[in-house]
Amino acid sequence: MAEFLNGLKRTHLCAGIGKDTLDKEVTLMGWVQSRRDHGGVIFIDLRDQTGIAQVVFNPDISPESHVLAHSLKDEYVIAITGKVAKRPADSINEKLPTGFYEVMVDTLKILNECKPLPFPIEDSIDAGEATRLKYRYLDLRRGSMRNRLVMRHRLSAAIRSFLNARGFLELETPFLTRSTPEGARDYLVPSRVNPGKFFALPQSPQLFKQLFMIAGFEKYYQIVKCFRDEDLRADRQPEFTQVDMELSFVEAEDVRALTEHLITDIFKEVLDVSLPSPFPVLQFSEAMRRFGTDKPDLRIPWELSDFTELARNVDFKVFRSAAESGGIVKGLNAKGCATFSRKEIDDLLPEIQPYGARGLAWIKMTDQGAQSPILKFLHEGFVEELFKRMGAQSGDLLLFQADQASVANPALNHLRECLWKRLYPLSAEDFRPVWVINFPLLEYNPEEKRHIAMHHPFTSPLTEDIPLLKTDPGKVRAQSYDIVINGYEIGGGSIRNHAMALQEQIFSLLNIKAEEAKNKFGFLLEALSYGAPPHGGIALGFDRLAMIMSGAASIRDVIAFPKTQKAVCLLTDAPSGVAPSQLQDLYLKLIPPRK
RNA sequence: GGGGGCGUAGUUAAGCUGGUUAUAACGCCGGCCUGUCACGCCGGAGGCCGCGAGUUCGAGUCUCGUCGCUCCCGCCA
Repeated sequence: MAEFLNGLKRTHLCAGIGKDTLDKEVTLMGWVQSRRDHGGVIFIDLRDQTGIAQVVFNPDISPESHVLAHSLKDEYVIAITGKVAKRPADSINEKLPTGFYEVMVDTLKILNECKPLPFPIEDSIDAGEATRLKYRYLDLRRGSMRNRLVMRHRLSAAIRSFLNARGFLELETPFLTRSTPEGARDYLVPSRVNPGKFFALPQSPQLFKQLFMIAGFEKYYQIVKCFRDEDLRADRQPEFTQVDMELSFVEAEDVRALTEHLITDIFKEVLDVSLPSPFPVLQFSEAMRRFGTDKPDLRIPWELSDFTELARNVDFKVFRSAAESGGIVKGLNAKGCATFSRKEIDDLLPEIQPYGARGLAWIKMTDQGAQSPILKFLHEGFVEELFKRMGAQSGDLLLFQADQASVANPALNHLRECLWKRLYPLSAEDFRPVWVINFPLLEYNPEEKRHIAMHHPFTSPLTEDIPLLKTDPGKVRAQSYDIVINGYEIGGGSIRNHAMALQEQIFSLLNIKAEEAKNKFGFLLEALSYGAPPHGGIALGFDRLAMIMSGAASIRDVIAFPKTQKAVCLLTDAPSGVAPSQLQDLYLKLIPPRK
């Protein structure tokens, strides 16, 4: 039977059992981690927030509690009072920090019982994720999960302390706000008071933090939830946490320097890891050229080589037609992969087909010379240049993609990552940050037949590129920066348009008509016209940061109550249907989903 | 929206080319045990093989559909 405390006070925590408590009477409270019943004496590992202590029920000391202890099972919640004793010399457990001591129990109080568990409360994971999520409160009892959440707390504490010390104010912004075009799909909240109208949950506090700048709060930050109704991934949840920052009177270098300092500090503080300094900086165009991605994993030294220009003059149709039709021809030297069999090489194509790759050309470098089905189509000069640029040596496997850049680049980067990992497992304790800066301001969207903002529509162009806005908008670079660690985009930001005229010009480039801009962003345009200071900022993906720093494979492992890939919560069964009266209150009517 | 993987006892898994009573470990239940800490020993219970169709004399196994979890593409910064 579950009992109440009735005045009983906990005097110590499990981790505190040691030399200082020897011979003292202590009261501990916690969970039964395990029970070892020897018929006579019974041992319990008692677990609380701090650790584990062994408590002993001996019939010679307290027959009543010994009898009661027979009913204890895993995860019962108990309070025990007893005297701390040194363990006999041959019974010391050096694996436990408290292993030299134990508590000889006088009285036992069973505070609550526990049904047989769906999975054991142990550090190593063996239950499936669905089971763990359904019983998340049990999953979180496991030390490995608990440590990640503790680490997450230390991380946010370190961030707050860093920013507070530099004069930043943590200011809140609304969750119920308005839906704006561009960007991700919004989560909508119907307004009962305003029939037919909806709030949107913020994809980020972007506009509000800019308004803070205009309001004269020159350094803002917030550790805040953001919401995006898009499909999930291992590193993407529909609600996630950002470290959102904005500063006035700064340029891109200032924001980067501050962010770099912040990240270096928290890695030192939380993990005692010293990051390389300064972080390397890549132009977006350089990142794409050398790595085929805007978020390169710099733990992998391999780089791509570009042969597009040369490929115009070769007989090999696959190469030439790609080069002539606006595509690219690029190669990857997978050093040491010449040992791959023909089948192993053939099996690489399915790896990159998801990116749209239609083939994979290869040259195997062996002691007997180069082997490849494509060599006969390539003239000697071209081949020599290939080898030279790729640094080809015996033992290497050269891989090529000839396709549109949007296919060839990601395909080669994927090969770069997956082949390297096969040879050398990547260390989760090796952190390689890199800045990727000056992204294109706009990208062309063929479906909508217009340019859309690559970052967001408030990003400022590079001053030197402003003239191109009129002549060649696709070439305009933005004052933007992404911070990437180990192939994960950890954060991104930009300098914003603080001049109304420039912002209006960009809206019009985005084909957002003056009227629409006024309707949807009028409040921002108006605010910009009331003395907006130059400003910019950045938002860091807090969950991803916690994931990388804790070595977790998924963002879900650092979120207490995450959603599954279908965006449902297995614990609460959300989302759920609602009562017709609730819909009526909101003037909503459901229509059946399309088949 | 699309592609891949997985789904068998409470849990984690095995179950070959379709074949008789579906295995194991841990957990659970009962008994024994006064120095264990992965306690040990003896005994026992526990299954809609995700669900639904189909093929077959016969389906955990093959086919199709469907649901769930997961990884990826699209989407998302």
